[in-house]
Amino acid sequence: MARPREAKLSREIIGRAAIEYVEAGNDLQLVPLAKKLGVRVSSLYHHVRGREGVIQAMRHVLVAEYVPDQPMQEDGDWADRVRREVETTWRLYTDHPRSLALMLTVVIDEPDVMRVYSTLVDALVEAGVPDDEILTTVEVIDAFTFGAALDALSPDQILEPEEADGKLGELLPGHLVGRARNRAMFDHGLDLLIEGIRSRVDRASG
Amino acid sequence: MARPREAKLSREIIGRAAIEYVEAGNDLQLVPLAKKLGVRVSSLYHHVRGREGVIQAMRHVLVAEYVPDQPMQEDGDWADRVRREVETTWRLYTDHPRSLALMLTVVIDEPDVMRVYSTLVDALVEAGVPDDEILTTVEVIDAFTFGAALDALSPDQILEPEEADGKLGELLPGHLVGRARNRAMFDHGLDLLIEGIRSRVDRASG
DNA sequence: ACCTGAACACCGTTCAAGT
DNA sequence: ACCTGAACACCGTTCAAGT
Repeated sequence: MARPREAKLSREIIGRAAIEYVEAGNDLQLVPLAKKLGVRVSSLYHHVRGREGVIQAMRHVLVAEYVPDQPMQEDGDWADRVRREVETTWRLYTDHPRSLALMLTVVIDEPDVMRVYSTLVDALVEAGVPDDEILTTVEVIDAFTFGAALDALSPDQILEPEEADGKLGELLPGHLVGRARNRAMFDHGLDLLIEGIRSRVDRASG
Repeated sequence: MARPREAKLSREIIGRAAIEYVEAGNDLQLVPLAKKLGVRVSSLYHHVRGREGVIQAMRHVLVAEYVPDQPMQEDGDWADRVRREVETTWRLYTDHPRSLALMLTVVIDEPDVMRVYSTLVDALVEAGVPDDEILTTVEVIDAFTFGAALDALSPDQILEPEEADGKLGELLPGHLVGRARNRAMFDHGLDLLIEGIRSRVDRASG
């Protein structure tokens, strides 16, 4: 039974299993992962380049699942389109925060961000952002989305209400917590960025 | 020579050595770290709780070095104060991007962000941000700074200019790269956020 | 209190052997 | 082509022993 008639593994199977395993709260370790797959560790190496390859497989699976190949529908104004596009990335991230943290440690080999960037560029052109600010603005949106998603990883009580004084101490007790806090923060940040872009364009054009 | 007259190690010494070691491009491994310190691995455990403790010591050292205990000078308008405060955090992050990525993996035990948050809260009060938006706005600024700093970790050519078409393909060749790109992105993002905050407050107050 | 050295369980990776 | 099993170098952690 050294070689089964049908392969028990594939890059996709390994990637998906790793995502499940990691999001369940486990560290990514190949021995237990292989066990979960009903296979020995060494088998993984026929499909994936070691531990790093597993992480890339995870990314591959998530992108295939979340990021559509075709451009999205183009209705609505530029701000709507930005929101819709970023929402996709946001979902990918926040549905798999622990996988996201892992992906941070490996070099990305697939330039799949291309379509996402392209959509954002087109939306910003429509918004009237000057050429020499467009890519930088796209990067800003990207960085914020990323940072906001990672924020979901940090434990809730970074700030102990008891130790805070002044206005901060006054505001902390009534503040949102958990996923709701994280989501509200993301929405508000996107609002501020869009508002900032709009205001900047308005001022420049008169 | 089992116990030297003066201790060869301390939490600070270990933390500082680990930062140097990691920022030099190495993975954080205790055996080589101990060697660098002229000591056996097991000695580290007298000062720090294992590998995770080393990472916390790294954070401790960096915060002590970068984040002042006392509030910063209060001159300038609220936007200036926000910029000044965030610049400190930004420096801490971007001067040590690889340490930053490591810190992401451990739970922070010290609530040292308190003072930073407090300063930002006060600045936003002055800006006229309504109470129920203040903390969320602070979190937005924090998340963006964090995401922007991590952006420095990703390799420069995520997007191959050759494969891009349309406006994106037109803009890519002339775009900044490396640290300059990262810094320009951070500055622009902060501009947009501040502009967004200002515009939002103006609209609400009439 | 602090450093050592040996011991432990476990990890990722390689590779010849089997179908 | 794909799974196995053994072997390898190495890792983090623990702990009794030494000063």
